[in-house]
Amino acid sequence: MSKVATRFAPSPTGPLHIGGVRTALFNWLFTKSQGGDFYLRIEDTDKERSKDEYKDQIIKSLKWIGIEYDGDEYIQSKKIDNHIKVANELLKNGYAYKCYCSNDEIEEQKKRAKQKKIPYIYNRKWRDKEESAAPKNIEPVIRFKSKIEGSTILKDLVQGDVQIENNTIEDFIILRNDGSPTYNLSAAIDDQQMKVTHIIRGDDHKINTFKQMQIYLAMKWELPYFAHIPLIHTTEGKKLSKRDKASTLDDYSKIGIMPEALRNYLLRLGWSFKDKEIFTLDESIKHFNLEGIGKSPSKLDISRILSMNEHYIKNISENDLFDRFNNYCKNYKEKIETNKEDKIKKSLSFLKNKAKSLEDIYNNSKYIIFDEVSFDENDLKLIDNKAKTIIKDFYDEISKQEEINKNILEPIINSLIKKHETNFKGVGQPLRIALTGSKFGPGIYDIIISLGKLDIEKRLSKIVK
RNA sequence: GGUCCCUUCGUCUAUCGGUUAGGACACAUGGUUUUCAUCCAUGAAAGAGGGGUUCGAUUCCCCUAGGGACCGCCA
Repeated sequence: MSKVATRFAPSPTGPLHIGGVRTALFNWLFTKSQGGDFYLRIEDTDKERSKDEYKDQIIKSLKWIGIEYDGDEYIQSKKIDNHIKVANELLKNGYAYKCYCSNDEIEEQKKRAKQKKIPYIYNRKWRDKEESAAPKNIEPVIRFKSKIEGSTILKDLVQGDVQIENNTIEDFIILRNDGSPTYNLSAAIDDQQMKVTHIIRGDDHKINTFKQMQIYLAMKWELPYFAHIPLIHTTEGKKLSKRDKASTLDDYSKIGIMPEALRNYLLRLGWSFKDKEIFTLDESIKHFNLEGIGKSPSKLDISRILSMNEHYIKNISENDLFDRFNNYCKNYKEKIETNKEDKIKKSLSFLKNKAKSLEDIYNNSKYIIFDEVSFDENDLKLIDNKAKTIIKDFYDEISKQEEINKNILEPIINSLIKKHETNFKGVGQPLRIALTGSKFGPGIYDIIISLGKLDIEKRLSKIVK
């Protein structure tokens, strides 16, 4: 077979969710590992439901996670003339036929099948009928003349050999009565036109494959390889759908998940390479293969995503992390003032140690980002009179200092503990609340040093009055 | 209901006939730490059930159970 080519073919009828992204990722990784081409095909033949905003969202999502497609995106609706041409050719060669059943007639059959609890399958009424028997007032649909005898084996690269009786595949419609092509026709033709060698997609398409294979065969085209990957399930064990919460990339981006973390997580969801958990981009490309894909569906686990994210937060450079964080704040929170940038940058070394997400960093650095500290009622109660005198003493000591560093701070704190006959918490907690408005956060030394003398005096003076 | 697929710790998974069934996340406990964390150590935690095949099955086969996907003039 020629140069490897794969494609990701979403329909722009809703936002791309994380399951689709994984499918795209697997296609892309496989292609890159084979030195092939990866294409994006927008399947927008459903005029009613296809929206440009979804197309844009799909492209944006792929870009965000670092998947690049070769060439321009292939817009399926621009190719329907060709699809119709092929349909007519199939018709001419006896692989398809016109079906004059009315909608009502079909609906009636479906209803009856449901009542009798037998599977509905189109009864092939017009398969061998003479054209002359056609009613005048009905625009026909074109159906593919599906095989009735025998069985077909799909040699699936993930699922192994899947055998199905041919008569379970109905004479599916390839051209609607308005003359427009349907999915199975368009997809098969475009895959062939684009010279796609490996079709890697969700296993919800498995039955479609048997239909599309027949089109390939009827047109005497060389069959591509197929690989059907198991779907991602929600925690409840159901197929991930566009309606699910936390399913789009933006849902993850806005809680501060970084693209490489999600990419790494998605890679390991349903695919493995020995015991390896962390994959750089190059390693993913190097090691990815179809053999490593499992056959059972896997569930989404947010705590693993978070922990993967934590790993990347701790392992990328602080400059890089700052840029991400800066961007994150701009997009989803409060833009960081230029004069705060340096303080944040310097504080990243300790901020990142307690963060699983960029949002965590944001929450822990609010005391730097905002000049005004907002207090929680209950926290404020913890600053009693004794605490106030401690803060006052601390304030006085700080005022005497030229600059503040750990060497200066340590003896001050220690002497306060001694003087007030308390422990570290007795000093640290009120100070923390006074300076940040929160009981939690970075170490108190880190807070004090990162704030600097001026800010400390400003904040403490409000408490001490 | 029909067709097809799946089934190892709670979760993601390793194992390609012989392992004390391994790792990661989460969880629990202890240590470090000045809160919360980080970090370190330790622990609990799995082959759905039943039959075969085999000297030996998590691994191969069958049945049962459970779960999932598909069953559109959607893609």
